[in-house]
Amino acid sequence: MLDAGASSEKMWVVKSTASAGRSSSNPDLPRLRADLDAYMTKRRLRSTEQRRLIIDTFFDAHEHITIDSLLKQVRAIDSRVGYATVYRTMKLLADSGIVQEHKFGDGFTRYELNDEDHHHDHLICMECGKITEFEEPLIEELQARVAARYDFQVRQHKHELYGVCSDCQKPKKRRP
Amino acid sequence: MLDAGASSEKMWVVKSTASAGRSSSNPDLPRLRADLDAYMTKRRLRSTEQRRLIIDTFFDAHEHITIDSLLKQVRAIDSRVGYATVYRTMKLLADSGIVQEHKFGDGFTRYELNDEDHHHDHLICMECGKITEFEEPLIEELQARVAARYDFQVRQHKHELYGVCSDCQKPKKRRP
DNA sequence: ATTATTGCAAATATTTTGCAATAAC
DNA sequence: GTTATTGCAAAATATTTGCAATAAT
Repeated sequence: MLDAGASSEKMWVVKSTASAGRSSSNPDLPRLRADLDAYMTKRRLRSTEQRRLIIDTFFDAHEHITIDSLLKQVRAIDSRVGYATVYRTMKLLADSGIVQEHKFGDGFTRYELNDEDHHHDHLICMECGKITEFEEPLIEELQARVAARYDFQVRQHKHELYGVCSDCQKPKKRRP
Repeated sequence: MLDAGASSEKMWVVKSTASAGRSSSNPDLPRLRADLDAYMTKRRLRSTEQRRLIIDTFFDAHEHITIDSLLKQVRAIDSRVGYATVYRTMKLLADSGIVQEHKFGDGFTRYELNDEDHHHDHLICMECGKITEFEEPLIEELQARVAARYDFQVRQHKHELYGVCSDCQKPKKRRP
């Protein structure tokens, strides 16, 4: 259940995300859907009602969504969808490469679109659970240099900063 | 069980570590043990035979050790030690701050000494499981700058590169 | 007609916990 | 003597899987 790498204290809960609603305006959606179609056709995977529903729901949902949240949204439309199907569908998306799986340490796997052009990493607030994305090309550059130094071929990486976000550093407002 | 952040393909197994045996020559050991003693005294935690055995074994073992491996070594000396005790003891070490927990994606939590002066991150080979440590102060610096940019107080971080190590890139040798 | 997919329940696998017995202080 | 700790078994928890039924090709 723990996954932050250092402390083993009671884990905070990731409650929200900084990019809620972003995906619905993501200009790469059509391309990603086309990639997915190609992947499914190539592998002779079938387009079922459940998959279409789960995938549509995921594409409309905010990033960093969990299986639980996704299943709830899916079941609001078709209550008979099993959670194994959601797991299997998200795995399919991950295998196709259009989705990334993240484990930010609250015990739930989160999913987001894999935007290869604009790679980003994450700041995770241990107080409120907010997830903020950051891009820092210089870090990527140095990282590549480190890998080269060890003659290591990087296939994926994880760079996550855990701490306290700006909002949570402020003293709590008292109700007047 | 998966934890690498992107693919959901069958997970590699982390088999070994680049720093095997290092800890026994780690010059910071006495300081870390003193820190631990102070922590335990302050919290009125008791020095039991089991804890002493587990802690001694851990300090002598290679870094990135798993609970399983640690328990096996401990039981070679005292076969009656329960695994819950090992879990609880490692949690104690993590809470005290002298140990860091890592999840590199093979389903096992790994433990290493938390060397605050020489912070390092990890390269994890997805083929052979080798874990290599690297230090890159410039990345730490940029990371601090990113955090400052978002007014984010970093408490811990994770920077892991997953890929193929130098050895595993070479074609496999055929037996003559 | 063939074969992928679904949904359910059961299985997995790691870590945690309740509790009575034991040992450290 | 009090209270932390242990060891065991059972629980908790997220994810995976076997399988018969169903649906897509």
